[in-house]
Amino acid sequence: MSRMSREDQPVAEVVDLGPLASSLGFLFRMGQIEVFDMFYDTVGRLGLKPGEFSVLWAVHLNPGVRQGAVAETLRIKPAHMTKLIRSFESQGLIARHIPAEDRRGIELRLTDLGEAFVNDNAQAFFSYARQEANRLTPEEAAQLIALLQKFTRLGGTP
Amino acid sequence: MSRMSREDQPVAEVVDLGPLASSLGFLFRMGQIEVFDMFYDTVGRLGLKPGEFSVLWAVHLNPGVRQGAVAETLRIKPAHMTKLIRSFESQGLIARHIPAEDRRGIELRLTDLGEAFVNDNAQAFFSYARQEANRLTPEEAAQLIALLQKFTRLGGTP
DNA sequence: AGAAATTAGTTTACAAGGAAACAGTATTCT
DNA sequence: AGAATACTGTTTCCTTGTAAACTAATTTCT
Repeated sequence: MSRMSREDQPVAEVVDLGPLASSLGFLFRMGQIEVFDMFYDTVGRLGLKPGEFSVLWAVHLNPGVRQGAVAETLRIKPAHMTKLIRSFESQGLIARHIPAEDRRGIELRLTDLGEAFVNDNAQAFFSYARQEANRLTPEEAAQLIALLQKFTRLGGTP
Repeated sequence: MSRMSREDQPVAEVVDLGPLASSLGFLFRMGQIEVFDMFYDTVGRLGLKPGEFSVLWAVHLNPGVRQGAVAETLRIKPAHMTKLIRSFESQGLIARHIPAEDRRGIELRLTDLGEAFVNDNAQAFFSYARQEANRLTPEEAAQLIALLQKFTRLGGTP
């Protein structure tokens, strides 16, 4: 019989990580993987990927936004953004519009279909967030979010 | 003149993110990107990638560990782990050894070259971690690390 | 002992994301 | 006006990481 952790994972061997286990970068990575797993167990089954949904969400909240602005805010690289937007366009979720004043930029809007999709899924998308923090007390979760916002400079109106 | 933030980035347009900016998954992603940028500005120039170094580090601290155990701990998928280890082997940094008792597993050890590499770079690798947290007070940084460890279950001897 | 199941790692085939070079549009500067 | 510069998005190629099917070794179950 191999050792089992109480919950799920077989723990074959304990691997000591030393100071790595206190390194911010490593912990962010682990946290993200953890959240991603939870996300998949709950919401992700049917075509709702975090990165993609966040783009739709940003366009939903900022109709007419230029695609570069979304990319910069979500820190998606332009090359990747082009692919995402083109894909959304071909799925009929986003409409691209080149304004006459400045034909370089591209204004983005959700189509009716896109709006419907976001409205249908926003609830589920954001509710997994509560689930995911159940290893922390509500106070700890709030504190963690506040610290992350400060670190990433995404604080509410600083 | 387009609007500039005081520091570096041109802020063409403010994109409202609503509750997304308070979502753990999103914040982890942003945090990781942020750390990665800092890492690159300081250490990453010469062939020191976070993921790869963390594997070498884990083997360094746990000589003879099986490759699957490292993969599980660092949450690297087996397929990817195979590639990483093979690459390290071909670079002469890691030696693989198949023990006679169980010829399925593979024990990993750093070669002398691998040990030298880790010893040469560990200092730099872990010191960027202090740098990266300079948006937070030392207390906040410690608190953030503690919360992340609790969330990811990597807490020190729980 | 021999079949079935489990474990560990590998291979293949692909998706996600990024860097660098590029193309079209607008602005600036003589 | 025309040349040089800056801005915005796209294309091409490459790296990183994953899923699923596979091979080999070991354990379990009759």
